[in-house]
Amino acid sequence: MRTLNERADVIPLIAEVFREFGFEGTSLSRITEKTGLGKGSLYHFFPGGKEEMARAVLAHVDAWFEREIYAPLRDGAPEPSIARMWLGVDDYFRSGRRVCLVGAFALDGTRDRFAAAIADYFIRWIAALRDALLRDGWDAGAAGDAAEEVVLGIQGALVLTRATQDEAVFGRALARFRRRLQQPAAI
Amino acid sequence: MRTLNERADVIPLIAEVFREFGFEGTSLSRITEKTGLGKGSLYHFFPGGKEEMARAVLAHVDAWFEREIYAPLRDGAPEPSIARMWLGVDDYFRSGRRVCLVGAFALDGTRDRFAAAIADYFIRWIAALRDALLRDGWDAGAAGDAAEEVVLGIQGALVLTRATQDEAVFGRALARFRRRLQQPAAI
DNA sequence: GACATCTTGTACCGAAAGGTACAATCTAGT
DNA sequence: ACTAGATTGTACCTTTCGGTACAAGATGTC
Repeated sequence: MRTLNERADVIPLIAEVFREFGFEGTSLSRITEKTGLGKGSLYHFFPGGKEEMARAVLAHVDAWFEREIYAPLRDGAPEPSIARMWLGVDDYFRSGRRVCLVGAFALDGTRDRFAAAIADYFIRWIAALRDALLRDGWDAGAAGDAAEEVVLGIQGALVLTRATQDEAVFGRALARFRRRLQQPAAI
Repeated sequence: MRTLNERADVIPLIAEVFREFGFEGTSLSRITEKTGLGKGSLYHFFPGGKEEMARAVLAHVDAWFEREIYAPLRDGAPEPSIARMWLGVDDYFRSGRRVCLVGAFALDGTRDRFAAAIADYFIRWIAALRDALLRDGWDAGAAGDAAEEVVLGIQGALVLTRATQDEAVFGRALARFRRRLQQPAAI
């Protein structure tokens, strides 16, 4: 069937628009421009309109992180899956050139509308990383602290990179966090 | 003269609106609602409209940080002025309940319009903190790294606090950073 | 009280917003 | 080839957007 594929294909494009302009700044005209789909098709795929598109995009992002980052952290060997996280994050955010949609939504007035999805994304990330650290021999307090610090730091690095237009900021931040997760004693 | 005072009085109110809804999400009707000023007055004080209001708000935020945080870091004794920074930041951001306007602007499509002001705010913060650390005996590399990490971490803490609606996140993050700036060797 | 200067409310503008209606078209299965 | 369903383009709706025009009202100065 072609229907499902087309809807799925269009979500990443819509995601880019939301990422670039935020929820309020994203207009249907910008979406039709980016996707090449008219309002007819758009409302056919997303009867709930803009809000349903945003929800689909959030779910899509969440699914990517669950598959590529969280699940490996929870189920795989700790050190390789943490190494994989660094690669995945750097790649996904294009070394800081790309912004985190969930983080951007968290900051503006949009938050309340998608509160559950937004909170979930971060809480699960922290929990998964903490889990990997625990299995790597960290004690509970330090693991929780470090996991929270790293996830929060990635968001901060994205803000600062975008603010200064200096990709090096993102690279330096990731390198610092990577080093820190290799020396539990220092925390 | 009453004119200047009134304009100055209204900027913090407008700032709150921008902080809550972002640039795109802030409409003139929301501003008139918050300030009690009609469009006539608003355009009298800010002939450039919404963009001039945003610019005035950014300048106002910048001036606050310059006066309360950056200048003390540059000119005062390092340790007391860093201690003052922690208090000022926690107070200003209301323990994470309040979002950083500059960070929020950096993330959405608004960034390009105010690029210079946004970059400046962060670059000067990092430079001032680095300066204080240098005068506190840190070596150049570690001071630059730590300053960048702290400023970036505060932004991340705001994102995460707002995302999870859990103020404790902000408090924990500030405590971690404070501790880290007291033990240069660990970096 | 007269006068010039601020200050404000009201009415209005064109453009764009999100959304709806629906007929025309395409596609798959038989 | 026929038909039911999925898909799409077009036209249109209401509301709100940022912004303008301008006359009326407030205000301080002399």
